[in-house]
Amino acid sequence: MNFIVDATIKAAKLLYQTDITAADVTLQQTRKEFEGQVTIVTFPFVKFSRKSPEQTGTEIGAFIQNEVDVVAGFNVIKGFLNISITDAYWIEQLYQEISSSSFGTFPANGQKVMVEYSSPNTNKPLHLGHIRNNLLGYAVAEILKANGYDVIKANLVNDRGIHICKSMLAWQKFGEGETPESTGMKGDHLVGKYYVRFDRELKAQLSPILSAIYDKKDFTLFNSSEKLKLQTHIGTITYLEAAINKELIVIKLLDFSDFGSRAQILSKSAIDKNIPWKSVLKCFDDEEFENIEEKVIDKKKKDLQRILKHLTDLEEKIQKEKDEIKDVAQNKTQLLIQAQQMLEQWEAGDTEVISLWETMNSWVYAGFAATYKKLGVDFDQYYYESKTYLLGKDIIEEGLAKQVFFKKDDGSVWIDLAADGLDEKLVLRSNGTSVYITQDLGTAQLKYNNYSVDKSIYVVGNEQDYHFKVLFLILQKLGKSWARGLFHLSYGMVDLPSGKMKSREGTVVDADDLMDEMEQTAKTQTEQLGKTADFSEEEKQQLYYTIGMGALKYFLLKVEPKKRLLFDPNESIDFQGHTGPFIQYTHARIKSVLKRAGFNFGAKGTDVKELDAVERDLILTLSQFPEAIMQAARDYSPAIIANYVYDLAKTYNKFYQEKPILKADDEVVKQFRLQLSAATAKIIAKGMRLLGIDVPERM
RNA sequence: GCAUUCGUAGCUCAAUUGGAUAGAGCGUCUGACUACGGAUCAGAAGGUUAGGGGUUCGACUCCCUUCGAGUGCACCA
Repeated sequence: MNFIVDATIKAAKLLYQTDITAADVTLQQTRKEFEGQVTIVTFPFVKFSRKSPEQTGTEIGAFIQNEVDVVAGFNVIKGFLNISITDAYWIEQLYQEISSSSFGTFPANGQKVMVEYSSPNTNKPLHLGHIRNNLLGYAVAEILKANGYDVIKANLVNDRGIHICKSMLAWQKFGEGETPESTGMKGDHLVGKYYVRFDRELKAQLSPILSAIYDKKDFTLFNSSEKLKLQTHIGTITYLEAAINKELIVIKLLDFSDFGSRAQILSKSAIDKNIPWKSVLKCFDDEEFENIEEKVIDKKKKDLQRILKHLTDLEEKIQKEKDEIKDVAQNKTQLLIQAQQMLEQWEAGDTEVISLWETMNSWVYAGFAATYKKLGVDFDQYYYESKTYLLGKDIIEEGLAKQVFFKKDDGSVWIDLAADGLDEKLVLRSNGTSVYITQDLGTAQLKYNNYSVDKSIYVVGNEQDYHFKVLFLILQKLGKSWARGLFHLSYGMVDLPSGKMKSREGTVVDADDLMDEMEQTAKTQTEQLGKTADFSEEEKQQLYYTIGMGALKYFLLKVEPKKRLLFDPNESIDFQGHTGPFIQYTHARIKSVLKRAGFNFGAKGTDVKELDAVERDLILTLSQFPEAIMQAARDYSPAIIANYVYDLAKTYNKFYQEKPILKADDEVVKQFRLQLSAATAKIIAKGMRLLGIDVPERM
């Protein structure tokens, strides 16, 4: 629609002697209830036209109609100038632009971009959170490719550290030589099993230490600074408990009967400290509230929450203190000491440890490879943290020389980001070893050295927002020219109704399990519809996989990345409505019609002169595909593509329902509608491919 | 406590980046030629965009503030 913008600029110059740029012209699609396809917002022009928005719109409209021959007419409603483009133009668009094979892919722009995603730890299998990460990363890479970038997909594997040592140690102690072969388990699951085992054993070793601290006030295991720390935390807990007791005096006088009989019982047991106050809030789940209006319950809930807020806050603070104590105490367990030793041995290059590490990692990699394959994602470049964790020290030297960093008396190196609203941040330990951010500084440099990329995208969860903010800021302060091209694609966590997923506690939705379940659901649904009678067994399996993964992928990608996602394992992912299978179905149906017609794509030329509203809408929607691709790349948001494709499928279905294709009265009209259908199927397939979703020919 | 993200129909999500009467799906209710493929289509009901202020021709969108939810604030990674 550039010609409309150009004409508007010309209109401003000739009618009002004012120079404006393309950015000053707000173009949007005309709302369905008005006539026309393109709308110019005229309010901004009033300043220099010195006329009412309506009059300005009328004048510009008349000018544009006169200037551009494909403009058939216009109308002005309030400050909105709606322009109608001729049907001939839209038909031309369909045949020339939309149907061309290059539609929706931009020519190479000469820029390189690296997309780092997945980045798993090698001590446990992938879960739903990783799936979101992988799909986002893959889709963003595909979208950038379509925009003309040269894309490198990278995976920074976190293959070293205390977490792997935990799995290794547990396997060594309790594994009895189990292997993926001997157990028939996928390697990553086997290693994950021992990670969970470690945690269980650790808890067992921890409890006598904790009881020594709490019950006997026995600190013999700890050195003086640890002892001081523990005593401080215990002091705080005592203080918080006193605060609770004080609060209880008031609470005891309250009558909870307002909130039902369940609340009375629960509050009594909370007063006796048998249950936490937090669980008193669950009293509304009781059946006595079944017949009461939700609004009333909501109000009561809020009232109760307010009354108990002090207590629940205090409880939370106590929990935090206890966690701190646990952290200190844990370091005295035999298991954790051994795991630490193992890490040191690894760093020292101990052959036995290294060999165990290599073996267990190889199990995990085989498992990951299977999961990645099923998920349909891949990588061009692997980085391993075991190789990069020592990087970054030369950057520290560079920073010190440039006086971006400073050294404290104990030898540790810091950067002061107070001027940027952040804190002081450690970049090198006093013993000269790297911290997390040191490695990341080094790895960023390495990536640039390897590929001289113009942009580098990190697909990492939003819990690391602060880390990346600091990382990028440091690189900018060091004067790295490429630091401007760094971007943290931060996405929200995937939560379960019960809260956060924690692999140690077993509250995770496993990636492999979930994919299998989706396939199974697809099978059940398809069999119910009974449309696959003539499919071979292999075709069926392929179809269930395509549909199941389509549902899952679409479900995760249609939501804006930064929003957190709630996944309820008890509610299966839909196959109807705003879903992947809906779009896949639309594609399959078009293919079926085309096949019946024996349609030959690319056969040119018809004499259709006029379009019906639904046909025009469809061409209009199709023509917006490149814009959606650009926008998706600019915002790094596959959700834009997902919503566009849905909109397209929906628009097509409306057309399909209203207009006969094979039974069209006229052969010319029939050919035209076939062309329109074929173009739609192609764009749907292309759009879905950008999301990593395949569309079946039949389903 | 400080920082940061989010809050839109009962539920899950949109809203062309500051534009018109805030749109879809699920769920509920009502319809669609003996299906060009019904995993579809048409219609109804459902909203004080968490509350309050401000900026302006115009605010879901920007600013301030209150409330609520998440996350981060280690010489861990």
